[in-house]
Amino acid sequence: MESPTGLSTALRRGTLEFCVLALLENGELYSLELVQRLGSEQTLTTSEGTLYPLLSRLRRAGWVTTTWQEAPNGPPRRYYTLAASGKAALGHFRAEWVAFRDTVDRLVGTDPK
Amino acid sequence: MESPTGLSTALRRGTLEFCVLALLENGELYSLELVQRLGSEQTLTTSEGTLYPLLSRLRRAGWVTTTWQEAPNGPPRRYYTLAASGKAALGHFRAEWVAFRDTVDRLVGTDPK
DNA sequence: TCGACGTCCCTTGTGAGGCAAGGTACTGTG
DNA sequence: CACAGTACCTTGCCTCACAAGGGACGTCGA
Repeated sequence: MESPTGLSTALRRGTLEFCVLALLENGELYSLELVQRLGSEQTLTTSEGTLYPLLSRLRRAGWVTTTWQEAPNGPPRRYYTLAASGKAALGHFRAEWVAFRDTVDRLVGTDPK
Repeated sequence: MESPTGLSTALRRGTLEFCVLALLENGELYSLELVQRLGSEQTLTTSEGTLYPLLSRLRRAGWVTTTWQEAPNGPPRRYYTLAASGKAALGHFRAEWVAFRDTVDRLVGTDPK
Protein backbone atom coordinates (compact mmCIF):
# COMPACT_ATOMS: atom_id res chain seq x y z
CA MET A 1 0.00 0.00 0.00
CA GLU A 2 2.77 2.37 0.92
CA SER A 3 4.87 1.69 -2.18
CA PRO A 4 4.45 4.29 -4.96
CA THR A 5 3.87 1.61 -7.56
CA GLY A 6 1.21 -0.09 -5.47
CA LEU A 7 -0.84 3.06 -5.54
CA SER A 8 -1.43 3.09 -9.26
CA THR A 9 -1.93 -0.66 -9.17
CA ALA A 10 -5.01 -0.18 -7.05
CA LEU A 11 -6.23 2.62 -9.28
CA ARG A 12 -6.09 0.45 -12.38
CA ARG A 13 -8.69 -1.87 -10.93
CA GLY A 14 -11.94 -1.61 -12.79
CA THR A 15 -10.63 0.75 -15.43
CA LEU A 16 -8.02 -1.37 -17.15
CA GLU A 17 -10.49 -3.59 -18.95
CA PHE A 18 -12.32 -0.59 -20.36
CA CYS A 19 -9.09 1.02 -21.48
CA VAL A 20 -8.52 -2.20 -23.41
CA LEU A 21 -12.00 -1.96 -24.96
CA ALA A 22 -11.31 1.67 -25.87
CA LEU A 23 -8.08 0.69 -27.59
CA LEU A 24 -9.94 -1.95 -29.59
CA GLU A 25 -12.38 0.68 -30.82
CA ASN A 26 -9.72 1.79 -33.29
CA GLY A 27 -9.25 -1.67 -34.75
CA GLU A 28 -8.25 -5.20 -33.80
CA LEU A 29 -5.09 -5.85 -31.82
CA TYR A 30 -3.38 -8.92 -30.37
CA SER A 31 -2.34 -9.45 -26.76
CA LEU A 32 1.29 -8.35 -26.73
CA GLU A 33 0.38 -5.33 -28.82
CA LEU A 34 -2.07 -4.34 -26.10
CA VAL A 35 0.61 -4.77 -23.43
CA GLN A 36 2.82 -2.41 -25.43
CA ARG A 37 0.10 0.19 -25.92
CA LEU A 38 -0.80 0.19 -22.25
CA GLY A 39 2.86 0.19 -21.30
CA SER A 40 3.38 3.44 -23.17
CA GLU A 41 0.90 5.06 -20.77
CA GLN A 42 2.80 5.73 -17.59
CA THR A 43 -0.01 4.99 -15.19
CA LEU A 44 -1.37 1.95 -17.01
CA THR A 45 1.73 -0.22 -17.42
CA THR A 46 0.78 -3.85 -16.95
CA SER A 47 2.06 -7.34 -17.68
CA GLU A 48 0.95 -10.44 -19.55
CA GLY A 49 -0.07 -12.09 -16.30
CA THR A 50 -2.62 -9.35 -15.86
CA LEU A 51 -3.76 -9.06 -19.42
CA TYR A 52 -4.39 -12.66 -20.39
CA PRO A 53 -6.91 -13.39 -17.64
CA LEU A 54 -8.49 -10.01 -18.36
CA LEU A 55 -8.87 -10.82 -22.05
CA SER A 56 -10.34 -14.21 -21.21
CA ARG A 57 -12.98 -12.47 -19.12
CA LEU A 58 -13.81 -10.07 -21.92
CA ARG A 59 -14.15 -12.99 -24.31
CA ARG A 60 -16.32 -14.96 -21.88
CA ALA A 61 -18.53 -11.90 -21.41
CA GLY A 62 -18.95 -11.65 -25.16
CA TRP A 63 -17.55 -8.13 -25.27
CA VAL A 64 -14.83 -9.09 -27.71
CA THR A 65 -14.48 -11.69 -30.43
CA THR A 66 -11.21 -13.24 -31.56
CA THR A 67 -9.68 -14.52 -34.76
CA TRP A 68 -6.43 -16.39 -35.29
CA GLN A 69 -4.13 -14.88 -37.87
CA GLU A 70 -0.76 -15.96 -39.21
CA ALA A 71 2.17 -13.75 -38.25
CA PRO A 72 4.98 -12.91 -40.72
CA ASN A 73 7.41 -14.54 -38.27
CA GLY A 74 6.65 -16.47 -35.13
CA PRO A 75 3.56 -18.27 -33.92
CA PRO A 76 0.02 -17.24 -34.94
CA ARG A 77 -1.64 -14.39 -33.07
CA ARG A 78 -5.07 -14.15 -31.54
CA TYR A 79 -6.55 -10.85 -32.60
CA TYR A 80 -9.26 -9.21 -30.48
CA THR A 81 -12.17 -7.29 -32.00
CA LEU A 82 -14.66 -5.14 -30.12
CA ALA A 83 -18.17 -6.69 -30.22
CA ALA A 84 -21.42 -4.75 -30.17
CA SER A 85 -22.08 -5.63 -26.54
CA GLY A 86 -18.56 -4.51 -25.71
CA LYS A 87 -19.22 -1.17 -27.31
CA ALA A 88 -22.36 -0.86 -25.20
CA ALA A 89 -20.44 -1.79 -22.04
CA LEU A 90 -17.87 0.84 -22.89
CA GLY A 91 -20.68 3.36 -23.17
CA HIS A 92 -21.96 2.47 -19.72
CA PHE A 93 -18.46 2.76 -18.33
CA ARG A 94 -17.99 6.22 -19.81
CA ALA A 95 -21.03 7.53 -17.93
CA GLU A 96 -20.02 5.82 -14.71
CA TRP A 97 -16.43 6.97 -15.02
CA VAL A 98 -17.33 10.62 -15.52
CA ALA A 99 -19.56 10.61 -12.44
CA PHE A 100 -16.95 8.83 -10.37
CA ARG A 101 -14.11 11.03 -11.58
CA ASP A 102 -16.02 14.22 -10.78
CA THR A 103 -16.92 12.99 -7.31
CA VAL A 104 -13.32 12.11 -6.47
CA ASP A 105 -12.07 15.39 -7.92
CA ARG A 106 -14.47 17.33 -5.77
CA LEU A 107 -13.75 15.40 -2.58
CA VAL A 108 -9.97 15.40 -2.75
CA GLY A 109 -9.80 18.86 -4.28
CA THR A 110 -8.24 18.04 -7.64
CA ASP A 111 -11.11 19.56 -9.55
CA PRO A 112 -9.58 21.05 -12.72
CA LYS A 113 -12.23 23.76 -13.03
CA MET B 1 -18.79 -7.58 -13.56
CA GLU B 2 -21.91 -7.14 -15.61
CA SER B 3 -24.01 -5.67 -12.80
CA PRO B 4 -24.23 -1.87 -12.81
CA THR B 5 -23.37 -1.70 -9.11
CA GLY B 6 -20.36 -3.92 -9.53
CA LEU B 7 -18.85 -1.46 -11.91
CA SER B 8 -18.51 1.35 -9.41
CA THR B 9 -17.41 -1.15 -6.78
CA ALA B 10 -14.31 -1.87 -8.80
CA LEU B 11 -13.72 1.82 -9.39
CA ARG B 12 -13.73 2.58 -5.68
CA ARG B 13 -10.70 0.38 -5.14
CA GLY B 14 -7.67 2.41 -4.27
CA THR B 15 -9.50 5.71 -4.09
CA LEU B 16 -11.88 5.14 -1.21
CA GLU B 17 -9.22 5.34 1.48
CA PHE B 18 -7.99 8.66 0.13
CA CYS B 19 -11.49 10.05 -0.03
CA VAL B 20 -11.67 9.21 3.67
CA LEU B 21 -8.39 11.03 4.29
CA ALA B 22 -9.70 14.02 2.35
CA LEU B 23 -12.86 14.09 4.46
CA LEU B 24 -10.73 14.07 7.61
CA GLU B 25 -8.83 17.11 6.37
CA ASN B 26 -11.79 19.23 7.45
CA GLY B 27 -11.82 17.91 11.00
CA GLU B 28 -12.17 14.70 12.96
CA LEU B 29 -15.07 12.32 12.28
CA TYR B 30 -16.18 8.95 13.65
CA SER B 31 -16.90 5.82 11.65
CA LEU B 32 -20.62 5.99 11.07
CA GLU B 33 -20.33 9.66 10.24
CA LEU B 34 -17.89 8.71 7.50
CA VAL B 35 -20.30 6.09 6.19
CA GLN B 36 -22.96 8.79 5.96
CA ARG B 37 -20.71 11.31 4.23
CA LEU B 38 -19.59 8.75 1.66
CA GLY B 39 -23.15 7.51 1.27
CA SER B 40 -24.27 10.95 0.20
CA GLU B 41 -21.91 10.66 -2.76
CA GLN B 42 -23.70 8.52 -5.30
CA THR B 43 -20.66 6.68 -6.59
CA LEU B 44 -18.96 6.20 -3.22
CA THR B 45 -21.71 4.57 -1.16
CA THR B 46 -20.19 1.95 1.08
CA SER B 47 -20.96 -0.04 4.21
CA GLU B 48 -19.50 -0.58 7.67
CA GLY B 49 -18.02 -3.89 6.56
CA THR B 50 -15.90 -2.00 4.08
CA LEU B 51 -15.06 0.97 6.23
CA TYR B 52 -13.92 -0.64 9.47
CA PRO B 53 -11.15 -2.72 7.91
CA LEU B 54 -10.16 0.31 5.84
CA LEU B 55 -9.92 2.51 8.93
CA SER B 56 -7.87 -0.16 10.71
CA ARG B 57 -5.42 -0.10 7.83
CA LEU B 58 -5.15 3.68 7.96
CA ARG B 59 -4.52 3.51 11.68
CA ARG B 60 -1.90 0.77 11.29
CA ALA B 61 -0.18 2.82 8.59
CA GLY B 62 -0.07 5.77 10.96
CA TRP B 63 -2.01 7.98 8.59
CA VAL B 64 -4.71 8.69 11.16
CA THR B 65 -4.83 8.85 14.95
CA THR B 66 -7.89 8.13 17.05
CA THR B 67 -9.42 9.36 20.28
CA TRP B 68 -12.38 8.00 22.22
CA GLN B 69 -15.04 10.54 23.04
CA GLU B 70 -18.29 10.28 24.96
CA ALA B 71 -21.47 10.59 22.90
CA PRO B 72 -24.53 12.54 24.16
CA ASN B 73 -26.55 9.36 23.81
CA GLY B 74 -25.29 5.87 23.06
CA PRO B 75 -21.87 4.26 23.35
CA PRO B 76 -18.59 6.21 23.04
CA ARG B 77 -17.25 7.00 19.59
CA ARG B 78 -13.81 6.54 18.13
CA TYR B 79 -12.91 9.75 16.34
CA TYR B 80 -10.35 9.73 13.53
CA THR B 81 -7.89 12.59 12.98
CA LEU B 82 -5.64 13.05 9.96
CA ALA B 83 -1.95 12.65 10.92
CA ALA B 84 0.97 14.44 9.25
CA SER B 85 2.00 11.30 7.33
CA GLY B 86 -1.59 10.89 6.20
CA LYS B 87 -1.58 14.40 4.83
CA ALA B 88 1.61 13.57 2.94
CA ALA B 89 0.09 10.36 1.57
CA LEU B 90 -2.91 12.34 0.44
CA GLY B 91 -0.57 14.70 -1.39
CA HIS B 92 1.06 11.79 -3.23
CA PHE B 93 -2.32 10.44 -4.12
CA ARG B 94 -3.44 13.75 -5.59
CA ALA B 95 -0.52 13.77 -8.02
CA GLU B 96 -1.01 10.13 -8.95
CA TRP B 97 -4.74 10.54 -9.34
CA VAL B 98 -4.48 13.53 -11.68
CA ALA B 99 -2.06 11.65 -13.94
CA PHE B 100 -4.21 8.54 -13.90
CA ARG B 101 -7.44 10.44 -14.48
CA ASP B 102 -6.02 12.32 -17.46
CA THR B 103 -4.70 9.12 -19.01
CA VAL B 104 -8.03 7.34 -18.72
CA ASP B 105 -9.89 10.39 -20.00
CA ARG B 106 -7.69 10.53 -23.06
CA LEU B 107 -7.87 6.80 -23.78
CA VAL B 108 -11.60 6.31 -23.40
CA GLY B 109 -12.45 9.71 -24.84
CA THR B 110 -14.09 11.34 -21.83
CA ASP B 111 -11.62 14.19 -21.83
CA PRO B 112 -13.57 17.25 -20.64
CA LYS B 113 -11.38 19.70 -22.58
C1' DT C 1 -38.38 -5.12 36.02
C1' DC C 2 -37.71 -6.46 31.51
C1' DG C 3 -37.56 -6.79 26.77
C1' DA C 4 -37.28 -4.10 22.41
C1' DC C 5 -34.82 -0.90 20.04
C1' DG C 6 -31.09 2.30 18.79
C1' DT C 7 -26.22 3.32 18.38
C1' DC C 8 -21.88 2.26 18.34
C1' DC C 9 -17.97 -0.93 17.84
C1' DC C 10 -15.72 -4.85 15.14
C1' DT C 11 -14.85 -9.76 12.76
C1' DT C 12 -15.45 -13.56 9.47
C1' DG C 13 -15.89 -15.60 4.99
C1' DT C 14 -16.34 -15.00 0.06
C1' DG C 15 -15.04 -13.52 -4.32
C1' DA C 16 -12.82 -10.53 -7.77
C1' DG C 17 -8.83 -9.25 -9.86
C1' DG C 18 -3.70 -7.58 -10.42
C1' DC C 19 0.73 -9.59 -10.71
C1' DA C 20 5.17 -12.40 -10.62
C1' DA C 21 6.71 -16.49 -12.07
C1' DG C 22 6.54 -20.42 -14.63
C1' DG C 23 5.40 -23.35 -18.65
C1' DT C 24 4.39 -24.75 -23.72
C1' DA C 25 4.81 -24.36 -28.67
C1' DC C 26 6.42 -22.73 -33.03
C1' DT C 27 9.97 -20.27 -35.95
C1' DG C 28 13.89 -18.73 -37.37
C1' DT C 29 19.39 -18.35 -37.28
C1' DG C 30 24.13 -19.73 -36.54
C1' DC D 1 21.10 -29.34 -33.35
C1' DA D 2 21.12 -25.64 -29.82
C1' DC D 3 19.45 -21.27 -28.76
C1' DA D 4 16.95 -17.11 -28.93
C1' DG D 5 12.69 -14.74 -30.11
C1' DT D 6 7.70 -14.47 -30.22
C1' DA D 7 3.47 -15.77 -29.01
C1' DC D 8 0.15 -18.19 -26.16
C1' DC D 9 -1.65 -19.27 -21.31
C1' DT D 10 -1.81 -20.98 -16.12
C1' DT D 11 -0.79 -21.20 -11.08
C1' DG D 12 -0.51 -19.26 -6.59
C1' DC D 13 -0.35 -15.27 -3.70
C1' DC D 14 -2.17 -11.13 -1.86
C1' DT D 15 -5.16 -7.16 -1.28
C1' DC D 16 -9.56 -5.35 -0.60
C1' DA D 17 -14.87 -4.43 -1.04
C1' DC D 18 -18.73 -6.36 0.85
C1' DA D 19 -22.55 -8.99 3.16
C1' DA D 20 -23.54 -11.05 7.21
C1' DG D 21 -23.04 -11.76 11.91
C1' DG D 22 -22.09 -10.53 16.68
C1' DG D 23 -21.32 -7.93 21.11
C1' DA D 24 -21.67 -3.99 24.41
C1' DC D 25 -24.16 -0.26 26.28
C1' DG D 26 -27.84 2.99 26.75
C1' DT D 27 -33.07 4.58 26.66
C1' DC D 28 -37.84 3.90 26.91
C1' DG D 29 -42.36 1.99 27.04
C1' DA D 30 -45.22 -1.80 28.94
